Amino acid sequence: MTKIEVLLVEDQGMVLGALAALLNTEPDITVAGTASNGRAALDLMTKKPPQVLVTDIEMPQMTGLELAAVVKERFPKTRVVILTTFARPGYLRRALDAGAQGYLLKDRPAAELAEAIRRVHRGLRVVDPDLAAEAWTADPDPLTDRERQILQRAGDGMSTADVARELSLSEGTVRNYLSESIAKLGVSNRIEAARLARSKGWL
Amino acid sequence: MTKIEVLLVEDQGMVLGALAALLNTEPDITVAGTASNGRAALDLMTKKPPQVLVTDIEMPQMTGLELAAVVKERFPKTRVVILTTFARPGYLRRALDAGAQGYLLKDRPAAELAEAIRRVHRGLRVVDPDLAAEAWTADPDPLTDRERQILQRAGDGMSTADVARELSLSEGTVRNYLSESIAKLGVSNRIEAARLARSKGWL
DNA sequence: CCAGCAACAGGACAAATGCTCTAAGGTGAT
DNA sequence: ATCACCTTAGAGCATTTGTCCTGTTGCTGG
Repeated sequence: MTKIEVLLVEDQGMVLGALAALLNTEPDITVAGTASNGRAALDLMTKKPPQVLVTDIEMPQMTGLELAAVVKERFPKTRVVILTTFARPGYLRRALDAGAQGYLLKDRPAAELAEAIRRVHRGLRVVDPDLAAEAWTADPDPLTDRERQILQRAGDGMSTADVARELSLSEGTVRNYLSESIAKLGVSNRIEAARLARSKGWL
Repeated sequence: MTKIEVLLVEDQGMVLGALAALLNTEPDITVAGTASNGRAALDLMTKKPPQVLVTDIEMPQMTGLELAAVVKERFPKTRVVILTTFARPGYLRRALDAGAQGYLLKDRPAAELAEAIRRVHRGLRVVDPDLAAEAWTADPDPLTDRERQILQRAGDGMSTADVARELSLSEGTVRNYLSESIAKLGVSNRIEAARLARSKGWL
């Protein structure tokens, strides 16, 4: 009997080790490797691509979404499961676009992880049902690239002038974009706009 | 040989299950119970208090810091280890004030958890060394209660008028507090002030 | 080819925000 | 009882932010 080989990617050492221990208690799954960021994961994969890659999203160096995109390109046989804290429709959409077969929340019971890996290994898709339903009805990202860039910086506390300087725009233009973003999101200032956009996974 | 009995508290099901699996691989430790929030943990403890309680901080219903305080009061024999993502001096200080014997970051290698539990069980303290050093030199929270309240709301996007209404203050007063907070934190607007304060664990 | 849209810019105006100052009452410590 | 500090308030002023316009350019789908 051959076990399913899994590569785990997660930046929090404690969680990484714990997930590995969890998966190793499954008779049909083996943790073939672990990495704490996207780059390290890719290095490991060039030596021996695993059958399933389980990755977090928010990590230093390279996010799980970027990693998924590269894996789809260079290791098309490896299935990707995204394992994250964030129930954001925007993330889910980006994950599926990046070629992930699974999207699973850390909120769910531990047993679902092994089950998801088995299903994905069999060629099925696994998406958190609540989140899928939400994503179905969810409004798509109304922001343009420029609006996102500017909102991001404004949400980090940069002033209009700072943003204008960094992006080589006039202050008036920056204010226009912010005003437009605020209107599109139906809120009343840049702070709320940035918070809302982040919570939806648009930034 | 009697094993160390541990109660695990963590709101993310996947992480909770994984940590349990991890600890159960240790010959001298047994997971006597798990809970996904502070209330549930207290219910379990009234039946049979464990020797060591390992808890996350940010959880719904009751935070790990509040839980630690109650445990110190009602179950003084149980040692408490805080296990969290956040390397914030403010949290560490509050944890120690609340009677926790250990403060450990999820960033650290998985092996440190079991080791920390053993040390704490033997009556020693365990604090992440980097964080301890930082906490030692770290500037204390310069904000007053009022300033914190107001900065919190402003950081959530509420306007000066909204805050004034909610706290039954005049707008001028609210602006005074914000101005004072901004000056104390050495930043240039309310957004940066709220971000900085949050990152230090002051909000 | 043209309509539609994103990107960019600037002006004018209103509203919100931030700064500085003054001033009062309360509390806790020395 | 004096000092230090928090809370509250208001006024005046400069700056920043947000809104509403008009307008140009360039790209893309039909």
